[in-house]
Amino acid sequence: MTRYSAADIEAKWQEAWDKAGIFQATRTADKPKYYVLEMFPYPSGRIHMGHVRNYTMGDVVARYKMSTGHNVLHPMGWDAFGMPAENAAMAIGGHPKEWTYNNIADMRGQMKPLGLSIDWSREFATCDPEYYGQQQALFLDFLEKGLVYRKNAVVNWDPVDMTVLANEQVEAGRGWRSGALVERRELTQWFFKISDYSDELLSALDTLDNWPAKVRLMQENWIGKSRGLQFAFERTDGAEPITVYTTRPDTLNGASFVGISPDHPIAKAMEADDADLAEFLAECRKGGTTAEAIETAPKLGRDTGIRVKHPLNPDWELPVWIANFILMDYGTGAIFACPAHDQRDLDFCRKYDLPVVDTFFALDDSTPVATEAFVPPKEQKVKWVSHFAGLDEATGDEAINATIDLAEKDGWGEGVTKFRLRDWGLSRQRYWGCPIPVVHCDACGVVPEKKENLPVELPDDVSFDKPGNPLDRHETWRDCACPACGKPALRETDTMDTFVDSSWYFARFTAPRAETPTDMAEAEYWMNVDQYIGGIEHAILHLLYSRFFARAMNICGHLPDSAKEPFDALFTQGMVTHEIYQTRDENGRPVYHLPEDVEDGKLKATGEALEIIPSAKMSKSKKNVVDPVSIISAFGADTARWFVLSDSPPERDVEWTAAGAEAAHKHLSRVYRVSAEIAAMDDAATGEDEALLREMHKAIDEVTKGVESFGFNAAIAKLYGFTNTLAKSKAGGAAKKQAAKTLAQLMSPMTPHLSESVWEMLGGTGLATTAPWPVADAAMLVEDSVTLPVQVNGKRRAEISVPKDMDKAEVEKIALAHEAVQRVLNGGAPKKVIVVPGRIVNVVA
RNA sequence: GCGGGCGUGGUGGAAUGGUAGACACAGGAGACUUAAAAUCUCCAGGCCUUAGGCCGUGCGGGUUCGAGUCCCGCCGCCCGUACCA
Repeated sequence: MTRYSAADIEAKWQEAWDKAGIFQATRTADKPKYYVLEMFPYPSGRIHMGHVRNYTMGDVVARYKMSTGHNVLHPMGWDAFGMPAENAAMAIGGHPKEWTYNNIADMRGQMKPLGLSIDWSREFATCDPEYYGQQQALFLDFLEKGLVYRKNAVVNWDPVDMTVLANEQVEAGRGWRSGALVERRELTQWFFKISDYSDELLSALDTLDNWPAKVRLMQENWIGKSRGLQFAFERTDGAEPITVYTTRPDTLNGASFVGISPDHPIAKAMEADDADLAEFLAECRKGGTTAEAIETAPKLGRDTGIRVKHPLNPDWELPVWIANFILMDYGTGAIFACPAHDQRDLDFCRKYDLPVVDTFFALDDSTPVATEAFVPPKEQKVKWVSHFAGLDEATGDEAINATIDLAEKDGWGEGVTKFRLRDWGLSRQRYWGCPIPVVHCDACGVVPEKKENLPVELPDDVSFDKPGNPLDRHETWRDCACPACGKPALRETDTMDTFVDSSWYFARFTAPRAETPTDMAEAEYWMNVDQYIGGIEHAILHLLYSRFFARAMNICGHLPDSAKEPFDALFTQGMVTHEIYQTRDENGRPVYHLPEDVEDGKLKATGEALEIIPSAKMSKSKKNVVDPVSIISAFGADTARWFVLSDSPPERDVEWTAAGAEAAHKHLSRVYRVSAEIAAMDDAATGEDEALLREMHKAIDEVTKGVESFGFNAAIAKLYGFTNTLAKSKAGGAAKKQAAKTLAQLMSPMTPHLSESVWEMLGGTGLATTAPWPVADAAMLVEDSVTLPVQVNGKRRAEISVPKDMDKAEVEKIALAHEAVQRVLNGGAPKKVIVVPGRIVNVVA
């Protein structure tokens, strides 16, 4: 008998599948389609266990759907633009393009041995001119429909390197290379008008039944629809009033000051002839652009000297302060502060000694606010100190509505709905991205490039020896003729955010070689993605941008109406985590090391001791990645696939450990060995046949349910159990062969190569991969008797075995008669007996 | 700071409000073997002296006949926070 040799059988079966062409997605009328997609990878150069886990899950779904009679589309591509390629060019020389395509070739080579059921004929990379040229066409269509525009927005500015930094390149407020204190600076940039769709993107979340509730909730909060009051404060100096937006107008009687953002036009106007104030604003603009940096920065404020009148009491004057925690992007960039009921306002008022006035108290506690603001939920009833609408006890919601009504009636304000969602800034001051296809002409202004001139290709002759965008320095590329008037003009040198690339690749997969962005007939057949699988880290941005893009593409005629929500079902897998190994360089900055370079907490090469940082998401920058290639060469792809599915529920994070791989391999060897033994048996029946076949049908039932519900780990646990049953069963050859063939089929989505070999040795017809999925016989799942636990006061005291449909009174009698129950009752009569049929008996003593 | 999630043996984890720890890993004992590997069988949450009992799902409360599961308040960790992908 031959032993299980993954290396031999995996190559053999991959060749057989290839030859049969079974993974090519084809449109036929006789079968329903199924589109399964895993979020495509960034080509870092090495696949890691997170990829293996992600693609194996998708592969299980794809293979299962194939064997249940679907035309399956299961494509793969590369999210190939982005910063790491430029960083590599700067660090080690070479060209981003070469680096990226080499990485893609390497990763494809590492991925293919996994035996995934991918239609490789549809592969593309987002950095292929054929792809990004179509993306430029989309941009021009969006521009025509008014979905793209330009405005100013702040970026991280490194004043030493004189360059824009990504948030990731800002560490503790300093540029990662120069170490200079980062400032916020305004640039004119391109924006997608995603805010046009705020309300629709919000309300359509309700239709996404097969998305995780947590993702829908996160998107809902991100879009952040709020109803509030917008009104203006009259200035005592008669200048233009200051318009504010507030979601808590009911607390207007607790107003302490009016606050404006450091980026507010009033602040900017004053800056010009007030050096002192200019210095203060420069201080406010220090640090990065992230919400976190802004909101956790120490509170800074300055009195502008401007005074405004309270809208409800003209004699009540409020000071106008500039405060660094007020965002220009949200609302009107100006607020009124009510410190008693907002922690940020309170912290600010305590720091600058501004008044704190309570406007309401809890029903049972009238302690004035000291250091903690009183912020009850808006549904909670509170006791009002004084409310201008005459309220005494009312909820926040009631008070807000009353205030808006009052303001509208008296004409000093109006109720407005606002969204937290901002327009999507897509401009990047970088080389390795999709060029924005417009030209700047002195005479004509901003002019779109003509579609026949697409793609606007990136030039290859660039250098990365200086900071900043090489396109800015590339004169022969930058200088061009205006598409409108033909005079000399300048090409836009900003490229697109890489989120643009990933916002429509799923649509492109339906017709990857089309000479328009999509092919309607193909899109209509294959869209939507029936099952999308990816990391929870994409819960908001990528998925929201893709939902916007699907709508925008629909408006431009690139997707059908039915594809406005492009992902029917979403599954967010947990991340693969790993410890981080770090040393420090001479400046005390962290240097990271790959797990394969580490042994016993020391660097293999030098023996230097390492700091071990607890598990975090595997990331290229932290180097805490594990190489699946060594697992595959040692044990085979099936072992790797089996292991990543078996040890952890798919939605949860999994900590990679090498320990389990060997056990998985042992089990697969056992399946192979047991199957070979069974193949050699004669077919005589025994009295054990039925028991085995009953177990087989239970396995079919449970594994099918597991695969359909992403309960892969549970399905695998059942397969372990069924393998044990099969190995120990005294059933005859015919029954055991049937059971073993079924086992092979049930394992096939997870361990396709092993399953083909088992299928073959047991005389299965054709390929196991294309054989119809087994169906459980309901009659074989029914049990005659059932074991019930008996509890007394919620503690288990006994177990009884009764016929499945015995009536409650009879069950109760048997339970009470049990010796252990009698002992606990100690002669007393039970107060109550609860019988849950088929489940449990609970005696209340 | 804000939004979302998670927390169960030595380890990964299982459990429609109904027997907590399935299935594995690591560990222990045994069989086979000259020996080893491989394979097979059995044990295994903690505590108490056994029959048996008590405790036990991050911590503190609550709802329920019954809570890992639902509610309230904490603690810890993870993800996102709009220029990482």
